Amino acid sequence: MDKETIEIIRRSNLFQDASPATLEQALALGILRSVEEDGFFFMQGDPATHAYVLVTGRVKMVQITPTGQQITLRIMTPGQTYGGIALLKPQDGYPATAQAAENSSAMAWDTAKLRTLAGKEPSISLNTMQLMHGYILELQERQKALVTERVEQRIARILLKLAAESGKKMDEGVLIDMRLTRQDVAEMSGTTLYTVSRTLSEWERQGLLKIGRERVLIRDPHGLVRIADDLVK
Amino acid sequence: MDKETIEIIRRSNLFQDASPATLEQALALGILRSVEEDGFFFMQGDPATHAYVLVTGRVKMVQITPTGQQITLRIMTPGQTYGGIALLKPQDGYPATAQAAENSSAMAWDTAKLRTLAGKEPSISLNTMQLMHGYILELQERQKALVTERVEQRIARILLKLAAESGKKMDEGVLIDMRLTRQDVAEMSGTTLYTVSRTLSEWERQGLLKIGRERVLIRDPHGLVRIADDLVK
DNA sequence: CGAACACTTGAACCTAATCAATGAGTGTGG
DNA sequence: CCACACTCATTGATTAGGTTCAAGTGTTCG
Repeated sequence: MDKETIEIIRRSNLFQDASPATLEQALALGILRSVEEDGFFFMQGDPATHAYVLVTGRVKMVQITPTGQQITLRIMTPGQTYGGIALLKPQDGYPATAQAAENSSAMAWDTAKLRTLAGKEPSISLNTMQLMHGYILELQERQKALVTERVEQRIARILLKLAAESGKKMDEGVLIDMRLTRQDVAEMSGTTLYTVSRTLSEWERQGLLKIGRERVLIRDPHGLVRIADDLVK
Repeated sequence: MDKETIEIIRRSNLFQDASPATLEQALALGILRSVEEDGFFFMQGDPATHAYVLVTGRVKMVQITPTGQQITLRIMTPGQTYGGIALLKPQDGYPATAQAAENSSAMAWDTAKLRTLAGKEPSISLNTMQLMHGYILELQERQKALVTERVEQRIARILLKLAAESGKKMDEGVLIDMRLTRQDVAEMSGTTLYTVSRTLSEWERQGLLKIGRERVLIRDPHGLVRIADDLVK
């Protein structure tokens, strides 16, 4: 296993407090799984057999409605954990689908191994709870946004969040460093690709950002914050 | 402490798997707190010092936006746990406000006592995780509803959920056994009290329910399910 | 009895969804 | 290397669903 990978696991939000011994064991027990773009780590409803820590790439957690409509719950970046429910209730299905947004690889542990690890390293259970708690806050926040904010604000927020997680500083501003279609942004902000397209175009006209195919570069983060906080218009 | 109370704690989703000894200790360590209608158990942002199990009454978990708009996250019924975050991260504030929807009483444990109990009874930590997980599912479900469903469907879903939790079988149908204003329903379904009023009136005209001041009686639950699932119109 | 609160209903307005048509960029195979 | 196909994106026109505002009715309670 290469150094890069080990380092990511060591600093992951699941194992960050584990002892070196536990970490070594974790690395030995885990298996590395690669999934190419648009492939799935697991689908909503599958028995929750494994927990994953993303090593490379980007993974979308999505839900699909009976009518086929998709909503994107979150986008995972390397070092983040998903499918952690496997520790808790393997018999239950995963509550969402994990789809690779680009070629991705993740370390996976099955329920039994995970429990072995958690047995000797309490921080793993604790971290899992922290993750769940953080996720709850995020969902509450999102719910508040969906109910009380206009689409424009929600799109601004999503862009700022993506910039914070996957942003890359450039001369002209902050580039969101991943392939990102208008449809993706729409699914994250709870709107349609048309509205996203119009909104981004308008913002480009105002000089807030530069847009391209599957690319967004934020030139004026401060301006976006003002929109997100509804200080304009 | 009266028998009623003990029974509720024993069957609560926090202590349901605890040994009789632990339960007894829990009852000894906990303090009973009463809050009258519209009062608060805690406010969003307060340091999370206590976890509660509701004994009598109804408690709303609400969030308030900077503009003063309220959204209701959930309504707790006796036996349910709230403020469980106290076990995990007391230094953090509560993520939402707990307000009594009617005169209510709840058993409370501070962080230290909670940890003592959790130390000797692992099921408590496990149950906390289950609670968090269940809540995550609920929030995801709600988010999906907010993004993909029309207001009518969401109102129908809320009524059905309330009926399931607080419903009381009557001759003419199922009565939602709590004071419930149009505003309350609006805050839960992410709409306005006007839309709720119009919608309920229309449903009464169709004979699906009977409405009164702070009262809803569902005469045709099946009909509501059909609306919630978008099988009509 | 009066005040506060809950609720209803009409009318105007507006945001964002939907539909439709077209354009631009990317990748692939002959 | 170019042509074709495909995916992604833009933009205009229309419409629907729901919000907002305003006015007024009914109900409860001190």
